[in-house]
Amino acid sequence: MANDTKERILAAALEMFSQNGYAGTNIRELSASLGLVKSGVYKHYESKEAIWNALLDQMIAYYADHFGSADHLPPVPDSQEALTRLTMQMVNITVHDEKIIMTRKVLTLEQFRDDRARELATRHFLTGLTDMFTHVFTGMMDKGLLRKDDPKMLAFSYTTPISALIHLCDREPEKTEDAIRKIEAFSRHFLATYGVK
Amino acid sequence: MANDTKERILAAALEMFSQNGYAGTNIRELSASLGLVKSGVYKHYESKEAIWNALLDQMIAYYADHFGSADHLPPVPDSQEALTRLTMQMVNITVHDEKIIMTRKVLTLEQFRDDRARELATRHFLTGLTDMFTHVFTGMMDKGLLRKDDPKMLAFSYTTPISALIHLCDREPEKTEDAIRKIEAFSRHFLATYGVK
DNA sequence: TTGACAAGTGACCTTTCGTTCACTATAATA
DNA sequence: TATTATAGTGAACGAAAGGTCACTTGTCAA
Repeated sequence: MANDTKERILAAALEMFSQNGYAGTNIRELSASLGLVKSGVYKHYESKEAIWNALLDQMIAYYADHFGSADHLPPVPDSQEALTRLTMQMVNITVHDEKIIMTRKVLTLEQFRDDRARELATRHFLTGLTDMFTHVFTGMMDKGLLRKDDPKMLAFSYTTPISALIHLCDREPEKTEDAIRKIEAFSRHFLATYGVK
Repeated sequence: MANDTKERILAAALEMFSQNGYAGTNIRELSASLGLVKSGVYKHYESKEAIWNALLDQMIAYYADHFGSADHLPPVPDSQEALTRLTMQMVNITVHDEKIIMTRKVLTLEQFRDDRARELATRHFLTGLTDMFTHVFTGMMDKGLLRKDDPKMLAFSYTTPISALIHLCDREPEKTEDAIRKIEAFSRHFLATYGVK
């Protein structure tokens, strides 16, 4: 029953850091949100910074587990419609899962202060998605679904606009539905341009 | 000679807020960076929050002055090469001008906390650029330089990848030159796709 | 049953924060 | 010249921050 608290602290930290940033978060509030008193937290982590580092460790490990290796690459869609389906499925998870949202916000807020956050932010927001869709597009070109072109460039052109709208959802959650529709429209437009008829 | 300090405080605030965020900035350091003592700042602003609000006022006014009206729309390029030139010129300013960089960073750091920062961030990072290039692309389609297509969708597809690389420059300045090259490559690829030969 | 240990408490410490205020120096105004 | 407003100083204040510590409680192994 004990070690559970250690993880609950990290969950609370993710929530508070994502809302108020590292500097804007204090241990009193964090503890209170768990029904403990300040000093209780220090039984599990030796400092605020230790909590931060443990949270980052967890985020980095989570990313490695879920997106790190080639095992986790999505299946290559076997139709143009399937690319849009795959995209919308990923987008729907990413803009509705509270934990993923909070992770993005934390990386956004701390990317200039912490080197590991900086690095993870770049992977999370840019290179990870590009790499994943480079694989997807390479496969689709092989299947003759996509015009022959530089798959890396296409992946970059495909993922960054989607990423921009995901950031919009984080910033203005009330625009989420609208953003999702725009992503779908963009996906179809992309296929109208690069898809093989 | 007096009122000058008021503006110097804002400049210092922009610098510190962009590095450490609002919560991570303290008045002592801010004053010291101007060669004053803490209480001197309070002769010009009644609180830390007042400094923040004045800075946002300035940022909003600056944005309105420089990008707000139709007067400031760029000229429609009269060749495909001219679009790339226009793009690179804008990009070079935006990733090398310290004040613009700091403005973006502040908006990035405070977008979840302050409603006006939230709003300006969306305009700055997304809608402003899209609107501007919607105009550019509409004009280029009229001139027969660009394939007839939805100019808003093209503007969105063109500006958001560039924006993603600008954010990368803010996060990892040592990658700036590389990012600039990628933007140019992207611009040419975009024209290879949508340009009329 | 006892001992040991992990988890949590509450009082306390030090530092730093934002802010105030009585005061000084300076430069413009009447 | 006398006055007054402005810019800046330095000491002080209360609140809030991160962190420590002696102590209690509950659980499990010996």
